[in-house]
Amino acid sequence: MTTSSSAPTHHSGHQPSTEPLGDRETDLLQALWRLGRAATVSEVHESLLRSGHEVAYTTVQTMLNRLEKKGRVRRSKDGKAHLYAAAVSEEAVTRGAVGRLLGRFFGGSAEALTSRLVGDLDAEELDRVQRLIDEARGNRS
Amino acid sequence: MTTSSSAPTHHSGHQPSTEPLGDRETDLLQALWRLGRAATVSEVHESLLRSGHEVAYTTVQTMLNRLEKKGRVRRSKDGKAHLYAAAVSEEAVTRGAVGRLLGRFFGGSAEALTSRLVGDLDAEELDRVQRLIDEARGNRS
DNA sequence: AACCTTCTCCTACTCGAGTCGTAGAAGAGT
DNA sequence: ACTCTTCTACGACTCGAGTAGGAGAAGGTT
Repeated sequence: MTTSSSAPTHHSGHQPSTEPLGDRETDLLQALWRLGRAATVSEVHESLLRSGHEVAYTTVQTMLNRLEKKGRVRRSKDGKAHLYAAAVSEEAVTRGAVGRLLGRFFGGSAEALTSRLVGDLDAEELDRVQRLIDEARGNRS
Repeated sequence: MTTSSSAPTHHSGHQPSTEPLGDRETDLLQALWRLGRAATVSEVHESLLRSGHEVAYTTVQTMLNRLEKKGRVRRSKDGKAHLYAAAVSEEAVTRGAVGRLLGRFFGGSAEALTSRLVGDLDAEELDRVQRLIDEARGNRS
């Protein structure tokens, strides 16, 4: 066990934590990932507006601060303004979301989900996936 | 268009609607799916307790009624008690959840998710998926 | 100095999920 | 008739996500 057995979920400040985020919170993180760098509230706000998310400036600010309190975003000062940067990778958040879906609807089986997905792929997509499978098999021996 | 163009989301009563459900609401639905038939509050309650979900009887009752209002559950009277049955299939709800995940983290691409999943499969699982792919290809020609 | 503009801070409100308690109807049993 | 036990009907509370307004600090502009 690397993680303590079963602490009452402190939450006094941070740590990644696989806790699910709200849809809007995720929007903010995605905006930060897209920007690829620490950004000000304004930048995030504009980024969101550009991608069609009508939302007030202060709302972005509030959520960004809440995300910081949750450890999903890191804040640093730059002159008058604050800079916010994602503290969790898209990779990690995505992994969490996939894991939750798997646990909830597929008995935790990646195979089960994969199987269902295969039916939605067209010929070309199947080809590409095929190649990945071959590779996977290769690395596995 | 079978569904009206773009009504402001009535919600006065029902219709499947791909709206996401809360975790607990989903637990209830899953209990109903597991039971495979219309069940009373007691039955659902016990089913949940058995699967480790500590929750009060009235909580189950309340949520079941809310789910009915949302059209996810159908209610019928049986003597004194009410019977509740899932009004949405596990298939449909799962599809919705997968779709949302796809839209949010994979640009709507089933292939993208499938690709990531392949890396988590072991040899045997790959074999079985392989078979599905072959079948898919077959039916597609 | 007087003004804008840009930001931060803090406060505050809504809504829905989640959780129950209590009151009281309806039979079942005695 | 009285008493359990089982159910329903309501009302009520908490919490977090989502949303935003207003006050006021910090500088830049004239």
